[in-house]
Amino acid sequence: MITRPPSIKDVARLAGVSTATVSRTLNNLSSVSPETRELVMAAAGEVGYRFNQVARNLRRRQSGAIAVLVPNLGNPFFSDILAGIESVMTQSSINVLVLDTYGLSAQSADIADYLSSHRADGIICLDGSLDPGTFVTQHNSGVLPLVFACEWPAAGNICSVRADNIRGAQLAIQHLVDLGHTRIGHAEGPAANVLTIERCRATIETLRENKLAVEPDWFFKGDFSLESGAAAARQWLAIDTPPSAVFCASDLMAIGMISELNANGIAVPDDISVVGFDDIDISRYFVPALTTIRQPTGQLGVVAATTLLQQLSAEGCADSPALLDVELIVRASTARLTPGS
Amino acid sequence: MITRPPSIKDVARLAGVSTATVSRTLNNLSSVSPETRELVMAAAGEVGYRFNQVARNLRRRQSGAIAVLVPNLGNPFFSDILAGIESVMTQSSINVLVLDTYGLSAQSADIADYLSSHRADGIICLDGSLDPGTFVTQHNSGVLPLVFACEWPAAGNICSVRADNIRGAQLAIQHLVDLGHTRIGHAEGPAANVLTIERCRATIETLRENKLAVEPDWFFKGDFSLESGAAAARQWLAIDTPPSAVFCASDLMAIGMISELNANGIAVPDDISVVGFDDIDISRYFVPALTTIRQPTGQLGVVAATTLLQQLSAEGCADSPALLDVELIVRASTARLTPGS
DNA sequence: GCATACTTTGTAATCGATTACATACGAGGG
DNA sequence: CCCTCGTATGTAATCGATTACAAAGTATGC
Repeated sequence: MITRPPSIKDVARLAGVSTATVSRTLNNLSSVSPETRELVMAAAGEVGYRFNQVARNLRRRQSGAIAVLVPNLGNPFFSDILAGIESVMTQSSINVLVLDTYGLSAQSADIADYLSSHRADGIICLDGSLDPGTFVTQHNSGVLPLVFACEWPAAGNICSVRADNIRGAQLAIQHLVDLGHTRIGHAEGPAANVLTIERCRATIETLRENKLAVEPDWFFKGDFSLESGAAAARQWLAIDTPPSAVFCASDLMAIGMISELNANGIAVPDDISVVGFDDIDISRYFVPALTTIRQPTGQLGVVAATTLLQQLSAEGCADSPALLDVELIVRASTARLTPGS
Repeated sequence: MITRPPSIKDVARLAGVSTATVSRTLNNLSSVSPETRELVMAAAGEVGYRFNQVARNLRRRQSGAIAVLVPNLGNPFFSDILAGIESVMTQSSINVLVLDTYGLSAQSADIADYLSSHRADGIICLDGSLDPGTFVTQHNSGVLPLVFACEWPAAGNICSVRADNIRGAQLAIQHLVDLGHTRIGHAEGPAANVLTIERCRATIETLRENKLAVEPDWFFKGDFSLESGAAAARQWLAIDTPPSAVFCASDLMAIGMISELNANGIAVPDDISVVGFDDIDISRYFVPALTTIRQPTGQLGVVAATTLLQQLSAEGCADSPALLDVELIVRASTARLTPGS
């Protein structure tokens, strides 16, 4: 026998009060007498009352959810951030919707369509390649509260939470310099990406500050992926005077690169030093354990979520992006330059 | 100036028809004349009408979302499955809610609370340790449509989608046997986990079929994590006559184990062969590249999502669990047993 | 004793869609 | 010409909560 689930009305009837009183009781508004409160709570328990979020959301003109746009869910780096976001939002009883922008990036109209139908009250975007204009709803050119995390769009003054990429690159390069390396290369992320741009720029600047050569041949194009790291290794192998150290824009690239170098008889760190970026879980277990720049991944998610919550409660957004600290983690993939190599 | 977003009423007024007609047009019901349809569409375009999912959901007594319970979002294995689920659900315009059960497992009342307030129309659970009873709503003891993916609860006849774990373990062990190994161990997953139980049982059976010893000391307790793999390595090092090959219940464990062995001067596969399970992205780039059992991760998500969609459209659920094929991927972490070792 | 203020509760409108039912109109059959 | 039926559309109830406003009752001050 299927009956409909009990509503606030059923509770009201049983308790002998109005639905308004029930609602007030359930929402802990002060103007309910203790006796009535007790009555209502008892009645609610008796009928097995369960809250209906959908109805509340309609009345409040909200959706009770935020959407997280992830470039690639399969990437552990992103899912770590997602975990951070989720932990905060669940505490606030806000639903977290995930959207993988992997296939969609091209036609961001899909995303706009999806979000414009009042599905989410706010957005956290981990995909810096998305145009913030995508999120402008057609009505009043109003925008949904929006926070970029990790990546951010190059143009405009958008609320964002990021790791200190500049400093990360500086730490990486300076570490290699301190080890005596003078021929230092860089395996870059995807071309249009802001992270790529920042890390690349900081790499070049730090090299210059140390009066070291910035050799175009030593800069390898990539896209943060394992495979692009392997590709960088193949390019490295083809160079006459290759760099003795390479700073990779992601741990995955570093792993891909080391793996491919190994397959070709080049040993890390004996023949070449490699630094990664991110400090994903696996890095400390890789062989050799990766020297890398640690990003506070989960923290990025937590801060992004907190920032979005502030925006949702109409407190607006700070002008300057939140910048989280990074840290150099020295392990076994880098070594002092030996005369032999 | 903030005005409310245009509703179906505004469209109706502009088009000079009733809201019922607008609704029928927008939902592509047949009983609308072509002229009216055109009128309505034009009006909708003009006012910049955007659908309100919340209102529709209230009327239809649904939430338009499904929830995915993930034991640990940070684990790339799970987020791959999540990606598969997401791709299917987005096509059906259904929201995907993620819930990390990491901290919650203990008090599953939290989860029940969260879901009982009409937030989701169905559930995909990747956490086999959750009691399906958790999802019983108090009303009519009705349950939300529920599909377990990857893991599943040991008891009861629950709809689930799984990889063929038995066969996976058989393939792994047989591979080691074929390489001449006779002392074979197993690094297990978490104790209560069904995957642990299945893989462990199939391991033992396959060893017996090959008339090989099943030595308790060669079975290492773990929990699928990198660290537990490293712990297994330390145990291995302490054994007088250690196994010459170990089948690890996950790639992460295999990586953790190889890493720790390496740190202690034991070479893989020269001194010991190691097989993993899952074939996560990194496995082929690890040094040495992992021999492993490939699970169709994304496919697991896709099938689980499709199954849930069937349940949602009231087609019920097949009795027997969907079983997806696994595959042995031979790489460099296993080798023929040499007389020396 | 009466006016004022405050507390507690009820009535009913509202959020924005869907849909059962009613109505109007035109076509076709006898 | 009238009756029946089908098509296109409108009217209004409904989903389940929230909340503005009103009303009733109680306490306080003079």
